[in-house]
Amino acid sequence: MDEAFRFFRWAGKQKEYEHKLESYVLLVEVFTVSGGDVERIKRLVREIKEKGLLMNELSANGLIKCFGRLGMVEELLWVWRGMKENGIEPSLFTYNFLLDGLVNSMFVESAERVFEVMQCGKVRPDVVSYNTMIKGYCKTGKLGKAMEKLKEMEVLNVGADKISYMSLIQLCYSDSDINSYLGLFREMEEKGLEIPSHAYSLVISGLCKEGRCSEGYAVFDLMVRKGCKANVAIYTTLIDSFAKSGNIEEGMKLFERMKEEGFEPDEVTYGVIVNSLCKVGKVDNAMEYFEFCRENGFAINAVFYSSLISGLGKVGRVDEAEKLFEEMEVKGCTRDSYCYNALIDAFAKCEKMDEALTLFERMEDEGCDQTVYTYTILISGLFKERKNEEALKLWEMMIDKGITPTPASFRALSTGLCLSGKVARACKILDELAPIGVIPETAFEDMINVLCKAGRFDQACNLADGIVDRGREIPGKVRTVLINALRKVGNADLAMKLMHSKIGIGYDRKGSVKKRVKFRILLDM
DNA sequence: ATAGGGTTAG
Repeated sequence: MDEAFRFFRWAGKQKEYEHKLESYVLLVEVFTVSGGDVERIKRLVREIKEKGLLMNELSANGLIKCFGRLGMVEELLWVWRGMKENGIEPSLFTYNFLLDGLVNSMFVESAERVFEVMQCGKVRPDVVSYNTMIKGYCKTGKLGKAMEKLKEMEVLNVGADKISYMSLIQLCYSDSDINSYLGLFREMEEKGLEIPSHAYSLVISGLCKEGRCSEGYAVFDLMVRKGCKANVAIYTTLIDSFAKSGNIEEGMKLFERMKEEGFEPDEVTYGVIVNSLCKVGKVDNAMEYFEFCRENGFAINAVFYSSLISGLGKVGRVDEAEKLFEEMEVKGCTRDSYCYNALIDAFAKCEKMDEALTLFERMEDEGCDQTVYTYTILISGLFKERKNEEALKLWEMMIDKGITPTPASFRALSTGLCLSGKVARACKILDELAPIGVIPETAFEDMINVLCKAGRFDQACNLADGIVDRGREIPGKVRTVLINALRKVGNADLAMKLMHSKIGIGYDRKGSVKKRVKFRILLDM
């Protein structure tokens, strides 16, 4: 590349020789394929402009291809203008490179205008033009417009191909819009298009992510029947999904099967195996796989450690968990928030809140982000040790730091407060969340459940009445919640009593509101 | 020429 450039400069200095546009274009092409030195290319463009070289068809196409690939929009439009001024008709390739360049630089609206020009002109958009527009809409998250283009292809008899469908499926997949991509996948099948293994991957992963592992497995079967080769990623996602749905045996079967078929499990697969075993308490078994990976040169990442630390913590082996945590530093594996949270949780579970809090501080010192999970673990741990004020302080700290509470974090707080008799305080904090846009949807339900579980039916009724009286929820809904909570703790008598009672806001004949009978009165509390 | 998958939490 440098040699080409030196020769170019040398030739430019020779007498009776002037570079033509073609030479510049060749050099731009060289710079483009060899990594794309945008600054050097821009200098060449300036020289072309200074010399006033005239645009021609071949050069214009070459330049558009390069500028398109590099996303040099300004230069793209400069060539485009030059073509117009010199009466050069763009070819289909020119259009498509231009579209792709604009789309890759997120100038989707400009691409839209070019596309419209094509639709009215001599060179009609082909499948590549359509696919490029679909890609643009997918990049900007405009699923509706992308789907419109697919329909348009059908109407205008531009056959959509696997790439049209793949772009759309990919977008729907990243949006977790499972019904849309299942539909698209079926359409592909119906049209008899070749289904790339990547399509199977997406559909299987998508179904697995939704917890629909049997359906994922069915698609996997279909894939094998159609002669499409599976791969490590597909096996890994299936194993994970089966384990997550509580069927680790099926996961292990798939693990054996993939090895039999000659697929080498990698560190992600082993990460899944270790994590799954830890989750069901088979931490020694998980340790064996961990050792196997270590001995066989697999990249040991933080997933292994966080899974094992949390697994050990679950079965009360907190010393071993701590040892692994410290080992990470020695082995040069960066500790992420998952690892910290797992160990903090292990400490909290065995009532070692001092250690947990020390780790919380260490987390900050070592530059690891404290997350909403961290606070949730600590808050419930502190309440368990009756350190209510400290728990509340942490909640405030979390809000002050701008960390958005989750329903689970509020559950930890409200559970602690309710069980220490501070139901009103929990309600007040809940009210303060609304203005910052946080509405833990199950908050009241969780609180009523907690109170019933503790046998404090009177307080549960009071809370239920308070919710209705303040107009926070409709009486029928609160009643259902209360009935379910009573049933859950086995108090069928009260549940029945509530079920057979008329409740809610009655209306008299004139339409004015009658006074509601309180839950508390209904249940004689 | 245009599309590209899998693992970690209360």
